[in-house]
Amino acid sequence: MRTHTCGQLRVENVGQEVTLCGWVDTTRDHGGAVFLDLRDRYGKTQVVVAPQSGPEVLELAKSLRGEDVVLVRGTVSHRLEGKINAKIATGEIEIRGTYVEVLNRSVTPPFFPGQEELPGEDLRLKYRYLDLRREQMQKTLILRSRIEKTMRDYFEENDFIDVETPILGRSTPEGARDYLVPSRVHWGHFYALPQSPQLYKQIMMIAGYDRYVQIARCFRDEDLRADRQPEFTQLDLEMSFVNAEDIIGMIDGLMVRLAKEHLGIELKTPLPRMTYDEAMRRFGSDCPDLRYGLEIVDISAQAKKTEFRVFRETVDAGGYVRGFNVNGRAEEFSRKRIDELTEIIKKDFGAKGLAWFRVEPDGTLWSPISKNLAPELLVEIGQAFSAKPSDIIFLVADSWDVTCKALNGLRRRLAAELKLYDPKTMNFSWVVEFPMFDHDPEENRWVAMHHPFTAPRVQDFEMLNTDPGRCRAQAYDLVINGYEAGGGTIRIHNSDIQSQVFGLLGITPEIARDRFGFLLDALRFGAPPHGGIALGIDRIVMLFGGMDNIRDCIAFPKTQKATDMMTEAPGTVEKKQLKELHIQIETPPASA
RNA sequence: GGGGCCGUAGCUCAAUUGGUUAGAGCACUGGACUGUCGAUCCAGAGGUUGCGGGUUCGAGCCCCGUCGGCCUCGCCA
Repeated sequence: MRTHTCGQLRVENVGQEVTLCGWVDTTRDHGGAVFLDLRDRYGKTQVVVAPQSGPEVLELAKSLRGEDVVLVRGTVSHRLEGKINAKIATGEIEIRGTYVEVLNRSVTPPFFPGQEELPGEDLRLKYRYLDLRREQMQKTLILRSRIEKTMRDYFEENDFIDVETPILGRSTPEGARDYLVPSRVHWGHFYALPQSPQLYKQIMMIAGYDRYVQIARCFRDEDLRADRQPEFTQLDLEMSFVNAEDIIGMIDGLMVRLAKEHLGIELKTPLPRMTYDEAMRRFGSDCPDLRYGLEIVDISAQAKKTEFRVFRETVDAGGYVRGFNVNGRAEEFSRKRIDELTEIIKKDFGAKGLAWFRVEPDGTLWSPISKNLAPELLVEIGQAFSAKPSDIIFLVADSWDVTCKALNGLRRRLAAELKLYDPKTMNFSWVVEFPMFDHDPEENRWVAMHHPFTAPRVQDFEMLNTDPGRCRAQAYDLVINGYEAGGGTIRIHNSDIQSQVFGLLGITPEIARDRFGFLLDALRFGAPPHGGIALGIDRIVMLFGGMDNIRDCIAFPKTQKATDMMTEAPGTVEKKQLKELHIQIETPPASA
């Protein structure tokens, strides 16, 4: 139908007869002449329809409205002297329209793709096809496509084999809540959608495909966040005969390539690494944002010496007093603001309170609680934080866990509010040596920090028996700007160690056999040492595109309640369908 | 499941903090105009203030409930 796209024509094309198709972006009707901006995903081109084209063409052009779809034939012409539009790539030319055909009218849309104010997100999601016409959305989806292309090229060049794994799998214990699919053929049985292709890729290693990669859709039936969707996409890979260094090196190479091609920046490798313990100590987070300071300082030792009960009793009870110094920003924290921050960390992280010290012009620390603290101690605290006049120090006295969570939350919030970093900078790093297990106090058992197939560090094998809590894993997370962009581990390839880990996790031999007997079997048939990683593609696109929300880089995302506002999924189904699946719906509790 | 913010014209927002007939810009409809590019000018139409209840002489504004969107804690190996 068309000879060119709407972003293609330049002065070199002047004189050519062309046909363009596209959406009417804007119209400017002068009575005599009508200007149309015709838009497609390649750009915009101005069309002029003048009386010379004949009254019928002119009338038709006058009737056009935004988002009508039209075909225009005409001659590419120079714009008149001084009428060049520098804002668009095709701004030096225009089409003198001789023929206009309406391919399809549009009803008046609830919003226009070109409008300056972004409509509410609910509207954007309901009319996603209009939202996707916006230039920003087009740019993002193109970026996503190109990032995935780079990934595929990179792994192809490195001898990886792209293998598809099933979507209909089986539910496994541990981990996130599964999305379930009822089986029609097997009464009372269910498939589970994959939380990741974890087990399949390990099987591929055992099968001898020593470099596997896949861009895999994954599903987790958990509550949503700005960076979490119920279905999301991972770059999933696995390698045999490797250690953690090999995997990290492979991903370092990928990041260099992605950063160069899509950000125009040169990354230095190896990317910086930090242990989990160091990350928690310095930043209170296993995925610290390293674009700014606000490093946590532990003053438990000093706090232990005071009579001030909040500090003293916390430390005596095995807790910590930790905090960070916001350099030179004391005047930006009113009492009201500090009270608000206190409420936030109380509510969100269960902290008992937020202590603070303002550094006075003479270098002394002032605080509502400073009268409870000996002057020498105040000096020591000031030294611990390298306090200088007009600094403000925030402290949390609580368990290790709460101090980490509260200070991490506070740190991120303040850094964003105080603009302590340039949002355009990108920071890549690794966090390594995660603990093997977390202790679940409610059920008094160990839970896998990563997943139950994670190998402990060789030097920690012994501690599996003696002190599982101190046992570190061969695990590594890729962190970009404070987001977990990916994570992986070296796997257990020895069925004895695997059984031992299952034992610690309270997975009985019966459950293990029932749920992944196939893996235990496979491990006995010559499993090579192997490991891998999965990167969150949605998050990487979000970060590379400078967004703060994963929905903006997914064509058809779900709302926070996991619904699709366009299709209105999930929906009810016919009774007949339920009957075939042997499913009965419980009557919902009273109200509706 | 908990906490917070939001919901007013098709869209983005306002409404002097409880007071007369709920306004503006854009969009839409009609008209004028041959060089605009956020066209301009004139005129017009457009509202169950998400929904339900309550307090009050009087509610867009206050209270309770509910629905929806977003942020967040829990949750997410």
